[in-house]
Amino acid sequence: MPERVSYRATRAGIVQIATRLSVSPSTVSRALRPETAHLVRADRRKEILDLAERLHFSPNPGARMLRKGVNASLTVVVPFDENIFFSEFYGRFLSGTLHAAAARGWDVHICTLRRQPGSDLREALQHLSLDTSGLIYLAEPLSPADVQHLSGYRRPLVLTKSVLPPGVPVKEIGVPVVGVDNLSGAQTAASLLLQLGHVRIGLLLGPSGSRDAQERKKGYLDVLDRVGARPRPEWIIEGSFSAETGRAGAAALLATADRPTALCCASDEIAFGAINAARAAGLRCPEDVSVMGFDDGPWAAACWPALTTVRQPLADVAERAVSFVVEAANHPGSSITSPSSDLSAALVIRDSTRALGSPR
Amino acid sequence: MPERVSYRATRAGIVQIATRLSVSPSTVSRALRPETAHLVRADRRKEILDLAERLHFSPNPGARMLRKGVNASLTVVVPFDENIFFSEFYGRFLSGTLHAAAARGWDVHICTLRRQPGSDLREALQHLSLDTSGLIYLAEPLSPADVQHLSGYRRPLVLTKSVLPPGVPVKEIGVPVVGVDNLSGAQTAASLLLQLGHVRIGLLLGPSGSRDAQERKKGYLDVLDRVGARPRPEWIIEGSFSAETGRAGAAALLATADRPTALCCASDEIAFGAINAARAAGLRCPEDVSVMGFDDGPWAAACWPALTTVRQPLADVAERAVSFVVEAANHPGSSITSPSSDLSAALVIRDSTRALGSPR
DNA sequence: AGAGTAAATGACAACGTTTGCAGTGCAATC
DNA sequence: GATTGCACTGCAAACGTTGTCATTTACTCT
Repeated sequence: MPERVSYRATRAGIVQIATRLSVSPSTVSRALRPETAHLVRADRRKEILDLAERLHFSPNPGARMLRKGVNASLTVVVPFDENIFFSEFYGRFLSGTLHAAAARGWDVHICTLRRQPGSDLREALQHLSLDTSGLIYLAEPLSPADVQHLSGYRRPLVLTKSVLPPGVPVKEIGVPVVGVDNLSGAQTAASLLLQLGHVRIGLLLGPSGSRDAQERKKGYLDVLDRVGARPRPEWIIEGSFSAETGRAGAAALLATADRPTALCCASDEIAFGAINAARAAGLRCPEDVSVMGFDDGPWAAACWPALTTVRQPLADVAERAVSFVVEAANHPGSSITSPSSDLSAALVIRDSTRALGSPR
Repeated sequence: MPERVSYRATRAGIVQIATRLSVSPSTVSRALRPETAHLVRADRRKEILDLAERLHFSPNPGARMLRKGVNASLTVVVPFDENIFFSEFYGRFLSGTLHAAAARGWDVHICTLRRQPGSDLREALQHLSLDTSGLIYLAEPLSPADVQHLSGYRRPLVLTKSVLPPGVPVKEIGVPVVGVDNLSGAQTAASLLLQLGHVRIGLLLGPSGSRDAQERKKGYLDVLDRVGARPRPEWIIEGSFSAETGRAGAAALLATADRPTALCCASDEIAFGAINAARAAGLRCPEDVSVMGFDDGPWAAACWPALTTVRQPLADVAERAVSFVVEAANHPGSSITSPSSDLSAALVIRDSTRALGSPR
């Protein structure tokens, strides 16, 4: 049977406390905040704190915000998508943001942004709750004009590189951009495969509209071209950053007689799908085919075989984004050094890759 | 080279707009909000909206909050843990919360709660940002006294059943509790295995301190006991809700000659670990051993073999929690029917289970 | 043209907290 | 004993927006 609960309409405020103790609201205000607490006589302060505790007093945030002009909070804008945490990217980034913010005593808002199919992004932005001191944006891709518009809100704004369309130079955006050095990460990944003796390498890439995907593709091909190992066109497959892309792509590539001996995947999810497809085709990983991922999410070490992959330092990226927003908000008007260089992505070698032709 | 950016210290307010157009602030306020926009003459309204747009005006949230008394936002309290999104539970719940909140125009804050090893929960709660109209709590386990304290803040509060210690009756908490019917979900799961002919069943469970784990354990054993198929004690293994628990547990159980023919796991992650361990031991799933999960996260369908599992309707649970908070906040003082019954968890049959002794 | 009505606008008082300033007392100093 | 200094407290004015109420303006109808 449903029970019923109700909540007092009015909560205790600073004046209620003041009148009940017959002191002025000023005194209560001073006693309640650590910075000014020394101004109040000790016994009186104790009295006030006790009553506040008993009444579960918490200061009206609106009033405080109005008076002080700032609020220690930032908004993270994520895409409106049922399964955003399926991809580990958002979860890991968000987790990093939470930590970085908590360390500074900041509050984190999350806001979903849905771009209606035919409509303007501007319209979608209307619904953004802008009651925070800064924005970290990792939702829908943004054109330079969109960025222009967003930065017009005059709040500290940080973008993740992933939201910029491929080809737009980061420097010219005029807004801090945080991101990972996909290019050298991908180069390292491809280099390892070459070093292990693989030359017949298939590429399972992300969507062509994604900057991350493009940068990684370029990194892979840079290295492979240099040694004349560019994959034949039908071995270069693009799709979403999902296990399904890996499954379908690997299934197609591994069905032929002269199949690739290694698969270089643009995300861990794709790699997982590829490993499963290989297994379904009766091939073992890494004995029959090596698989390389990209991201190093929590599953990479927990799956089987443990995935060789490129570590995206997303927590560090988030830390950098939060740090900028907090700095900028704390020093309004003054100019802040914006983070501009990418964080490097290191190779993590585990069990899903093996030297070509090496014994079991 | 690092570039530098800066932000205007003061943002345009409603009075700036008013004076520049030589109208009163009241008119601007009315023109700016859809509900009252019809009160101002069309041409003037357009003038105002245009200028506001040009100035990137957005109303001071503090002032608005102070004036209106409410703010359409709620806080989700999650544990302070580097890898919270590794477990799919939080990601899926949060995603559901975001949707439910967005549908109502509400804003979502996220707050991490870290209980210092020896210290009181009260202390940790001090750092909670309470500037929202409601709380959805899914962090550290709460004793009834803790709940008492939390509800003293006189804000709408919803708990997930998982945070209550096993044995505490939901009814007596006096606070709305949302959750999943673990008991019947687990019963259905065990029934399926029996129905497939399995009687030698191993149980890979969650931590004994977790209510979810205890309820699921009870559900499994209820059914197995009824037909005299209670697993021998060494086949009942408890651990964290992680792949490692599944890996280690399955490795131990499957190493013996008279191994179980089916493994019933208390979470998808455990099941994934178990499948990998089976594979490492040279056993195939589902041919040699059936594996049952619990949760039906996004990976359940994407992994290989696709996992038979119990679907936790976390999005619905979140929807229910948000719905309660919003209702309670919108009708302060009045009593709201609190959700009390669990949402049912349905079996999803995929490829990781098979009838005992069935042909390949 | 004047009365009567409806539409549009302005003046003003909240909302709860913080803070500069102007007091009070009270002890210490010359 | 008058004066200075110090510790503490109260007064009152912000902060930016919204809603009530009163007032002005525009319009319709005899």
